Amino acid sequence: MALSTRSTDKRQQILEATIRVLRERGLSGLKVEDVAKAAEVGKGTVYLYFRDKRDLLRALVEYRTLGFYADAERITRLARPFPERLKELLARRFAFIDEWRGLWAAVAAEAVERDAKEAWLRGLHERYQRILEAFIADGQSRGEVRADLDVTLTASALAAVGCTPQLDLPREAYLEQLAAIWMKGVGA
Amino acid sequence: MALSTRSTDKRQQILEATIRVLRERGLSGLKVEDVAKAAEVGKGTVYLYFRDKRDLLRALVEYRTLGFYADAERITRLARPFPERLKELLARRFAFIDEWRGLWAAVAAEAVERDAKEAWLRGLHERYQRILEAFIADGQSRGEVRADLDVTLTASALAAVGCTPQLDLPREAYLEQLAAIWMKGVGA
Amino acid sequence: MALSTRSTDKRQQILEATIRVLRERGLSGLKVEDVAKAAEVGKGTVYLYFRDKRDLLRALVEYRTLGFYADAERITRLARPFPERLKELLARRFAFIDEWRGLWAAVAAEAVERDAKEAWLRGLHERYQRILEAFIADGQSRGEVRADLDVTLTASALAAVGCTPQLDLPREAYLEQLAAIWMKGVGA
Amino acid sequence: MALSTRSTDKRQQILEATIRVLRERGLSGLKVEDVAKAAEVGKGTVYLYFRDKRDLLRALVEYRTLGFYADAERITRLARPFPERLKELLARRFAFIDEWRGLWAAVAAEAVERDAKEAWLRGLHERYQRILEAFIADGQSRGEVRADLDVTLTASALAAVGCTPQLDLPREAYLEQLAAIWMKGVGA
DNA sequence: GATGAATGAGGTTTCATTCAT
DNA sequence: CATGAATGAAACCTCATTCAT
Repeated sequence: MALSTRSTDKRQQILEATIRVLRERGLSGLKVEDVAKAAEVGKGTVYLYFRDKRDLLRALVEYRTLGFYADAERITRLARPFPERLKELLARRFAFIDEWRGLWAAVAAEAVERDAKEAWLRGLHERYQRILEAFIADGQSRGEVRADLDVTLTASALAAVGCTPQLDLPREAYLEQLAAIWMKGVGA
Repeated sequence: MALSTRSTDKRQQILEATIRVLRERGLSGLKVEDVAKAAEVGKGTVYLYFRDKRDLLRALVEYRTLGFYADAERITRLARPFPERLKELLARRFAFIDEWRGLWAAVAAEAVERDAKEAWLRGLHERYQRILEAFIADGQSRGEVRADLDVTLTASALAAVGCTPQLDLPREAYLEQLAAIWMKGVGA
Repeated sequence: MALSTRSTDKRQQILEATIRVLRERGLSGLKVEDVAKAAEVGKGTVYLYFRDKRDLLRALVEYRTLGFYADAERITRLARPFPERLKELLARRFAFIDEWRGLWAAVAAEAVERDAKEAWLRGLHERYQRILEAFIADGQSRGEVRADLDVTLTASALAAVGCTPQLDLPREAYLEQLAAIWMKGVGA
Repeated sequence: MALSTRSTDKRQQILEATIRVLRERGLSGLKVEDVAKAAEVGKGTVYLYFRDKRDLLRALVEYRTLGFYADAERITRLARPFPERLKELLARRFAFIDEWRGLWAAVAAEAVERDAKEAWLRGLHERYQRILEAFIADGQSRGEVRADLDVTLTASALAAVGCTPQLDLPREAYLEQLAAIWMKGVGA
């Protein structure tokens, strides 16, 4: 167990370091050597945990995506009214999408073969869909969401919300309004 | 003039070739040699028209952006009702933003130094702002847009529209509705 | 033609340099960088003429083998008695085999995939067999070699001189005969 | 003694494993990690028995060579007629030489410094010379070998079978004789 | 202007070796 | 003794850039 823990730690340590380097230097400035330095491990150690640089990038995208899903799941399970949870979920979703567009989209393009990319993304997305379905179903069971709505379709529609306010629109107001619209649409 | 025309042609020829290679191989697979081959010129010729690879990328982003602006200007000047022109403008804008997010965002990140990027983008954006201002002002002068609206602010708001429908939402309906909202907001 | 000549020159220049480095430092000490230095070209130039290091090694073995064959052919065509030509041919052959065993065997092992190796060697060998056949036939036509000998078999036997039995010659018989010769020579 | 035995076992176990890996993957594909895995010991254990990789290779060549000498000695001491023992000895010798040329020559080249190599090989060879001398002398004492032959020279000549002339034998004479034998065999 | 052979800095990856456990 | 995770020197190879023609 100690070993497994240590391994997990080091792997994550490298992933986190990669994110830092990525933010500092950008994708085209990402060198394995810098990642190793930032993670305070040897260059060879990176290759103990990842087959090659692309594998590291692939793992990184998955790591961040799963991180978002973990947050999403936590939020949807909070002991708070549906509208509040919805609003917080959307806020987290927008932050993730911003990050995705600014960083992970390009990383993914370099990490995954053109052909395999779609299937890989779809696979990653699947879990989010299920989280939203559980969220909608929960709302229905509590009487906070209209019971006549199809869970799958509604979750899909919610998953599709991905437009983020650009430039300098007041973010808070935007979220407020978006959640309101959704509640008007799906509220019981 | 013949020479200048030929030069201009060759420059554009290289830019277009770069786009093709970019779509085929992605940013990380973009090699100057391939660009030259695709443009049917020698590798050295690329360096006659662009200082280096980054300069090529920078020029490319500007080229595509100016292409969009040219279209936008043309659309806003069509001899058709404001709502129609607005709808078509939005459609073109969305296509551009999709392309930007899928391709040019990453290219820009590699082409421009982190620090200079914001100023460069702002500079690029400026012209779009002016196109929209002229468009709004034109609408006002024709009595198709409420005269009490501040031109600058309204143009800014229009420029900020950048959410594209995701997944499989019916695009046509989306555009229809968006233009309707805008006309309800700004129509005279 | 100038270009082709220049290319050929540089390719050969690199091959010759590789041989020098190989002799000086051995196979395990052969670095592409040193080859480039010895050939007085840039490291990248090596990769213009050879796909990778293995390709360089493969080409090198072929280059040396063909060099031997050229010599062998020249010797067998000299205007001198058969025994003299035979002796000189054997001398050259032994020198080549020494070189092969001391150097090229190991190079070949690193240059060619285990599975493909046999076919590759057989292909290389073919030409030598044909040179010997022509040599034997020439000897017969001049009345210097017994006319009842089968050309192919005799050439094969000659090709095998200096080697432990090759290909599919019956090993047992070969041993039998060799021991007999030896017994005739040293037996009481 | 138990410990020493165990140690010896493990050492030999590693040597045998090295041979297996060498045959499977070739010299350039020989990694200490694979050797350890094949020997079913930890990677560090290899370094308990051998200073470094070269030491392992050196020991391996000696191990195989001594194995051949043990066989050779056994064969020469069989209670059978000289010609039979000679034939069997040659068979074993050829097998060893084949193996040497296909494998150990390259291993030796990597294991021993260029300068030290000759002396090292000569040292290894010495014992074989003595085995052959004893064999010839035994043949003479039994009246199976001509008594007028010089034991040392004859043993040297026998040692040279299967090799292109080694050491310091007069090359010209060797070629002369070999060509003569061949001409006796194939001459008209 | 146009070319593409030549270059070598700079990146990725491997693997012999060490050492804490 | 035995281990194998960790290391980084050293090798391979790519590709942006130059420059003689």
